[in-house]
Amino acid sequence: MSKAPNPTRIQKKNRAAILDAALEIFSTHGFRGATVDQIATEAGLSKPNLLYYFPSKEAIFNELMAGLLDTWLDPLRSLDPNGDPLQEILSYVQRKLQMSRDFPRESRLYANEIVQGAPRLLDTISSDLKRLVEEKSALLDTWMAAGKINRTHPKHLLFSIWSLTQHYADFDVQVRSLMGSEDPYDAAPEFLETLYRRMLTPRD
Amino acid sequence: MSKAPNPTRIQKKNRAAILDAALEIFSTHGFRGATVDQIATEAGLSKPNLLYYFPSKEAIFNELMAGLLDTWLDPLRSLDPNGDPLQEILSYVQRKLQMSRDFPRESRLYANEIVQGAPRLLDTISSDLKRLVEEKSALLDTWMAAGKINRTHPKHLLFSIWSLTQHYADFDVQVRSLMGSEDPYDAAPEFLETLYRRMLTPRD
DNA sequence: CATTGATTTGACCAACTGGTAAAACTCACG
DNA sequence: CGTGAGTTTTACCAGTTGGTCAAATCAATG
Repeated sequence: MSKAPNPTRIQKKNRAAILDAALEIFSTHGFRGATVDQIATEAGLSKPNLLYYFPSKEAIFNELMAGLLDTWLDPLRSLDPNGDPLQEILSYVQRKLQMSRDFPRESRLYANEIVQGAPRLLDTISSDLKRLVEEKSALLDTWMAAGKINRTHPKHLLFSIWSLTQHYADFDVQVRSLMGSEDPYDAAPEFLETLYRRMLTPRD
Repeated sequence: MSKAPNPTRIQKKNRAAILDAALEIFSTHGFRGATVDQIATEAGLSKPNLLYYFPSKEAIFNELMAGLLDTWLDPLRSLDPNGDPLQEILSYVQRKLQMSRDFPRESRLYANEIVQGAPRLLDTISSDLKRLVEEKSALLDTWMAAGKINRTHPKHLLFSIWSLTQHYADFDVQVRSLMGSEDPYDAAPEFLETLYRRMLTPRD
């Protein structure tokens, strides 16, 4: 987007290495806690060499964030108005859980940013994310009105899904420390399936 | 604990101001993101003056953490083996939610630390917290075995409570941004009550 | 294989950060 | 009101950090 339209082989490789290294470092130390030197070393480059590919620390962070949000919201986007309501939500929960398992660094990067007040992300949240949430809340509302799922506050329902699934990535060190040798992801899918099935199955 | 046994009036006031300022700054910027100068300014002191009361940045942080964990785990500790199981859990959830509302900075301070791998807290987690979690998981187990509440994985149940309640403090900026003018805490108590009642009420 | 553009490096800088030392000031108490 | 402990400030330092620049090296094209 900002770099040359014809990236060389080396450019492609190094920019990818830098972004991967930055994801690792930013997600475990936050923006201010991360140093350009750390990222460069992790990427196998010298600091000035890294700054040959990106104009600044903040530029790296922004590019990372832009790429992140897109894939991050994919599961929610694909909530299908034409599918079976309960099944759609249960699948969404499982996909979201799978993302926590597969991309924990992305989850922690996001968590770091939000916990600290989202100084570099608030605009995106209150425009793009808000639009998507409004759309999907409305969908949930129609499902509830039609009696397909139990009536609750749709936004709180979405928050709960995010919270429960991302917890396994964001609080990974605590979860694992408390579960000992047991892998958290062994029981998590069934736990969440049960929880949301009981929560949402219409009754009486 | 480490300071003089007979704190003067000024000492009491300034140490309290420093700890409050530190909570504010650490919880919004993380340990590395916070500067001693920021904390001092927030507390209405000069940097050297602050360092007259605490030997180092890390000492402030540690004192904050020590105080935090104690009150943080109080609600879980008071889960009563002799109470009504479902009511005990529902009360625990509401108490925990109340803490998110009343002490969001404490919650975010903790979140910051865990997300970043708990470098200064892992020992406490895997000793004190682990012991408490083992004890309360066992209690939940007996309640499940006795058919008082629905059978699930007790540790995942605890994680879910932490995750759902702390989410309102830790992701406050996102939650509020998406809820517009509606106060998240208006609907949250009922949402969580419904969720856990449905999840835990024994059936057939 | 030469040359030119792409890449990498070493030396460097200004701003910032955590922390120190000693002088200056303030306050409670006799 | 003087005096000494308690408190605050001024000046400072050494290490770190984000970022620059020119020189050196590398790679692909003709």
